[in-house]
Amino acid sequence: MLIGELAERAGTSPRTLRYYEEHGLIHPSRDANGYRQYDDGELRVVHEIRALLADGFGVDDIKPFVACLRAGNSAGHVCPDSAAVLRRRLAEVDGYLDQLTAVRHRLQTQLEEIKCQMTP
Amino acid sequence: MLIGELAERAGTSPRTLRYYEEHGLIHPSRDANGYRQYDDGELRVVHEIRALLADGFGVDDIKPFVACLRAGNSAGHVCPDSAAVLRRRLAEVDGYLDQLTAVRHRLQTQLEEIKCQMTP
DNA sequence: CCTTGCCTTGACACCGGTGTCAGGCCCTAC
DNA sequence: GTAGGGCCTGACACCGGTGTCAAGGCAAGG
Repeated sequence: MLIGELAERAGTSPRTLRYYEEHGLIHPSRDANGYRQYDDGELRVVHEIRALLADGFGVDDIKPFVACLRAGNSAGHVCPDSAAVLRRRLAEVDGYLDQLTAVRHRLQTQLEEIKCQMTP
Repeated sequence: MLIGELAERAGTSPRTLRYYEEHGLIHPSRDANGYRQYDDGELRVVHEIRALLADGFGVDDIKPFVACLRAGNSAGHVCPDSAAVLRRRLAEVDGYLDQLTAVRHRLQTQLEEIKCQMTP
């Protein structure tokens, strides 16, 4: 499978797949041409990468998940290294939730102040 | 008051104050030197700007708040234009909260799957 | 006069995943 | 042979608030 076909099947672009490779997430072989050659298993890997990116992981965070999948596991998160990243990210998300909640509270308070002024 | 003094009093840097000016948030007068000259009221404005930035507003969002303050109001958010921005930002924050909550849920689920595997 | 320290403008760097373009090679079909 | 489409590498743009550096003007004190 060439890069264009994999990109289309994964719902992304060749540019993006080259970026993943540049950051050590996928390692396609090369045809005599120099063209990248992907086997079918890579489609699953790319889907895992994109799911994790959509959840806010960075490319470096994703490496253990990909390694876990390549090691034959049924899912990328069932390995200790992946679990460590999951816990770190969970704590990070909780921090963001706290911050956003505080912001939301301040916004709400200011909006209520305005309403009170409208009916003094 | 020169830029360095205002920066120190506001807990920020001259670079940052010049950036605010470049984006139309403050309009200092100039000495014969060409040096920016700020009056004391600008300290309050800069504090308002920094509070709003810390809550995730962009510089363009902040303009109505500054205008509201300059118009003599006791707070930057008691004007219709400011209120509209507040409501927009509140909706945005709610969207982020929903996304983060969904992510958090997925992370939690994956972590629980791992625990189950550890005691099968 | 010289140093020191503040000010001025202008510009690049950062972050991170992706779009997009340039210039060029490879292969197939006509 | 040539037109078209896929591939290759390399590079810049984006976003937005801030740090940081360069090169130079201005003021005060030795």
